[in-house]
Amino acid sequence: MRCSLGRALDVIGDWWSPLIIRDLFLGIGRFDELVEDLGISRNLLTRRLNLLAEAGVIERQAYQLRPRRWEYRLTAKGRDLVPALLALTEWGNRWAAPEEGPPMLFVHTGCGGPVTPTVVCSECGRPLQADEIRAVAGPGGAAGPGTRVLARRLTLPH
Amino acid sequence: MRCSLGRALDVIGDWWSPLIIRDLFLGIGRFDELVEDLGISRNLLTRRLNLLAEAGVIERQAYQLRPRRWEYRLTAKGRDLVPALLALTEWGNRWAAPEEGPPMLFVHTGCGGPVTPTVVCSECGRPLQADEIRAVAGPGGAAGPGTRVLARRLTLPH
DNA sequence: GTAGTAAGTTCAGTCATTGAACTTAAGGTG
DNA sequence: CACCTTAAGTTCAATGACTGAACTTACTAC
Repeated sequence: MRCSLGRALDVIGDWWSPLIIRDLFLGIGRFDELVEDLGISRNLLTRRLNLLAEAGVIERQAYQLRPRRWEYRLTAKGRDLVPALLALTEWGNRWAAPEEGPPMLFVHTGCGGPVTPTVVCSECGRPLQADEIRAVAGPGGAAGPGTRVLARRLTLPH
Repeated sequence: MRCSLGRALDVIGDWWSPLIIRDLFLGIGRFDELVEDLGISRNLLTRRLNLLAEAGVIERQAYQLRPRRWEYRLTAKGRDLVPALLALTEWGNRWAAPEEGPPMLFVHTGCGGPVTPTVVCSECGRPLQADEIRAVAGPGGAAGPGTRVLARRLTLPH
């Protein structure tokens, strides 16, 4: 698929991958811990971990030899995914938090304060809102699955 | 599932929903257009649209009577999801863009400039990085699927 | 009255996911 | 030495989700 959202979803577009990445981010990195924390079935976790490793988002490291025991951790590419997942989490907090309040909060060690992850425009720094954003065709713009109708819309008018 | 990421994924945790929401955001709102643009099968699109509508993320509106024809559009809850999806798209641009460059760019009508969606700390305004964020238990913190191991980690140490 | 369009529904086949049991390679206990 | 335990998987049957193609309905235009 040509669009960058589609390419991101190729990596984390299933139900479990974002949760696996969140758990690795939080320091839960061993196979049985992930099974217990998420309730994912073992064979599926095996496949997901392999796919995420192939995609370069996570890597496997031995934390002990004899017997060899493994731990999974985020790569730079995977760590860079965390802010985007936090933005999604924040949406969940705003629109679908349980009555008691969010089960988890985040602290920014840079400033010491509680974080409300916010997606802003890198140019002007203001929070992004859907109605203030217009899409235009980029350099790699072409029609393909995921942009068949879109390609016509982006190039024709204006 | 108790965590807010899990709750967000309950709504958009499959492969198609984020793409559907992106298309609605870009003005592609009719059934056959969505089928053509995404290449999704018709029966699945029907189900996804119904689920997203049930979740309050999209709504159906007639754009013509006799014969009745429908159009789907984002609700406020759905529009609020767009910045988070843009953050994900931006990750796709950084780590998985095609050689020719990203197929689509965004312009911020507020400042007129090209947008690079960035996730920042709402307190200090600095871009979030995985290694500068610490998780702490929130008011609704309890052990359940998705936080079984986590609950022990968050409350016990420190 | 024949063709076309938009928005679906129906159905057979395939593929993904679940849940439970089993495997492998060690280490520790009596 | 025999037995139990742990971590990290693998294997397998059953169920559920998704795909692709054909069909349906309600209308308009020629």
